[in-house]
Amino acid sequence: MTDYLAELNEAQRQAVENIEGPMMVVAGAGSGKTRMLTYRIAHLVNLGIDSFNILALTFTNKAAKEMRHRIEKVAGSDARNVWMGTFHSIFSRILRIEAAKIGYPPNFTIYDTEDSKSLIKTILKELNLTTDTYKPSNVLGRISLAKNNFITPAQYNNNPEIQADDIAAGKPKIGLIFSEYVKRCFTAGAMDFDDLLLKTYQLFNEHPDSLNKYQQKFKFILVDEYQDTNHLQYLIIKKLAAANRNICVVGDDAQSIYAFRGANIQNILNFEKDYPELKVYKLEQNYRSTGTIVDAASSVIKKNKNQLEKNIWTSNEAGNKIRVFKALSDNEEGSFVAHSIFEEKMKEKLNNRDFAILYRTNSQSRAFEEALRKLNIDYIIIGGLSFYQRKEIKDMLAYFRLTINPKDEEAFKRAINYPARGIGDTTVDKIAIAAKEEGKSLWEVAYHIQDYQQFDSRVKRAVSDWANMIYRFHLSMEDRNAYELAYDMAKSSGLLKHLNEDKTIEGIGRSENVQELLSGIKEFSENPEIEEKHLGIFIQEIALLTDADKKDGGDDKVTMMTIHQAKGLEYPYVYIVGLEENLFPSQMSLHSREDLEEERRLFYVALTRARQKVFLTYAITRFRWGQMVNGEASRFIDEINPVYLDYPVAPVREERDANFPYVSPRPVKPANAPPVKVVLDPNFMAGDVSSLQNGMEVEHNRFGRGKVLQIEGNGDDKKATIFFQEIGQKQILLKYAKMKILQ
DNA sequence: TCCGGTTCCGTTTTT
DNA sequence: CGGAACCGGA
Repeated sequence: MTDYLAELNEAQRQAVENIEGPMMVVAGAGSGKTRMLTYRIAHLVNLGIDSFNILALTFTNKAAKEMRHRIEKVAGSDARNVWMGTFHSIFSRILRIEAAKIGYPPNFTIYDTEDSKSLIKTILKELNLTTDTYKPSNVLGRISLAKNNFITPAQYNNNPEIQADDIAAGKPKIGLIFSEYVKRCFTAGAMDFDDLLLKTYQLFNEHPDSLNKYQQKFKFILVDEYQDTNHLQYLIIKKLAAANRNICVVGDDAQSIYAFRGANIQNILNFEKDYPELKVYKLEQNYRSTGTIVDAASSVIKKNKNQLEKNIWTSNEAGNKIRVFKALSDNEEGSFVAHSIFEEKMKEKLNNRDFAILYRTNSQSRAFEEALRKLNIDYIIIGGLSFYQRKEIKDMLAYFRLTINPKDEEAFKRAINYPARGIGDTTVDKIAIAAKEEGKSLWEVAYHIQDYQQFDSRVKRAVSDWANMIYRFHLSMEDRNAYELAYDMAKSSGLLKHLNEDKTIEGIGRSENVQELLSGIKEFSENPEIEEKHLGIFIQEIALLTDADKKDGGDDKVTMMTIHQAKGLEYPYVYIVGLEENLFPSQMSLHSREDLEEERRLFYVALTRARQKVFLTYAITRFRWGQMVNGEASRFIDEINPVYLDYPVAPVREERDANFPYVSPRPVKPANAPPVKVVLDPNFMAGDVSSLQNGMEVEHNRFGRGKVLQIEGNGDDKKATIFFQEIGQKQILLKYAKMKILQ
């Protein structure tokens, strides 16, 4: 018996010791899930299982890194070979090895969201479509949805239901854009985030030898945060686990907060159907939070209908009640939080790093920054624009990417005329046309620009100078270490000089950022633990990094971040701010009861990050979109059982409920949600609501029951403002409405 | 081709 | 408000 088992409670120990066969661990917030996973892997290794045969999929790279660290403490260097990382990073690793089988170069580029949108914009231009009707983010969302449901462009275009949806939404060409997008990614040797999953699935589907290879390799599979996996991830795991069936998934359905990204809560709810011999363990004891916090959080989450049964409890002391603060403005909210942190720090002898401020949207950080600065409290903001997304960094990376994979179209467009060298949009367009005619990449045309008569000699000169420079980099790529090459590029391209010429404050900041990138590469090149020091390796590593991964816990700073980013973290003191109706829960995301439940789970996640004390704040006026807007307390405050609250003002809930539950005081803008696939229910009549009148009760197939408040417009534009009991007020375009009149 | 000024528009979460 | 897109002059 090894001593680490003694550190576990009964449920955890069983989950650790039971290594064979499929298994699901339902782990409540703060129940020692990470500890259980860590020890389980360590246990496998100590039992003599080769770490080479273990695959552990985590949600963030940071979680993987931390876990690896902790495992090595228990199991020593034997655990070194465990494949541990995010779905995206593990699959990109597999894909680079197997690239040839699916027709990709091993040095393929990974397009981030910005690259994808930019490619969509180019395609729109070429197809003479406007970005008004086809909003790139919307189109990308559609494409992503299709990919994640394993729908190919051909299937997309031939599916009458999808086509009808697109036509109804006034966007019949999405299928066309989709096919072009896929084609272009392929010629550019690029994969977007979804491709990393999709191509892995295709690889395993079409190449049984590859599947077999990885099935044999990964004899033991562990998946963390299983509640946030999507359909495609689910399918891949299922395939990989099919041979050995040693799969262990860990998750908490109450903390599923990524449905907007395609996460499918059914994966965890239905896991048992795939594996009848499944063993289920429940970790229900919370070690993290005070009794008050645990019970308050439970009182909120139990309002959700969709969940696995569990009973979270703690033996920790009850602790303080949850303090609610009503501020008159967003600035007052900021200063309250800052002063409160200051006071608690003094009173309880705490450090800055013991505090976290959590909000729904990144843009809310401003007021808190200012207030904390005034009191000289150090803080760090996680998220927002990540370091690698900044313009100057992406410009620099474009040169790196192009050198590694010259076919990369997005990198090409960024780098060719930055810094300005007399190659304008007209020239790039001409290159693109030539490339399209010959089915070549932009790079191939640019490199052979002398062969094309349509360019004048000045342009030819500029383009070929540039292309030769890139080619020179490309040739020396293998021989030089990453730093030498990167520095050479930064210098020869004129980028360093260009940035140094800008003496504005922002310009100096940009210059410093590029320096930081270069020193990051230097560090990479000098790191003795890394064997291959090519720039290509560096680029691969950072392509999937996010701000959360970069964060170092060393500094003594107050942490500010969105609740999504707080997943998996914990702090003694947590301030959940901006708790106003329409902000949290966000009015942008309330399209159905499921959406409200997800927002509620988000609130649950926020509450359960805290060990000691929770503060909830809201502001009744807030500066947003250039103007003051009124706000009122979020329904979530009212949903906490009041015995856990220290609430100076009586809840306003009853007043609000007099008419309907969940009234929003102001008219809600019609939601421009991405078109969701609507399942037709024969009981609901589509469009035939011509006799609709004010005051009528209706039932919508997605939004449930409601009452008509107002009807406006006529013909195809006829709209009704309806108050839905579940989600509040909403405008419905009657032409596409799928609802029936109840009275 | 480039740069600066102006207008317009959207407002969520992220690998 | 702040960023993107657009337009017009150099």
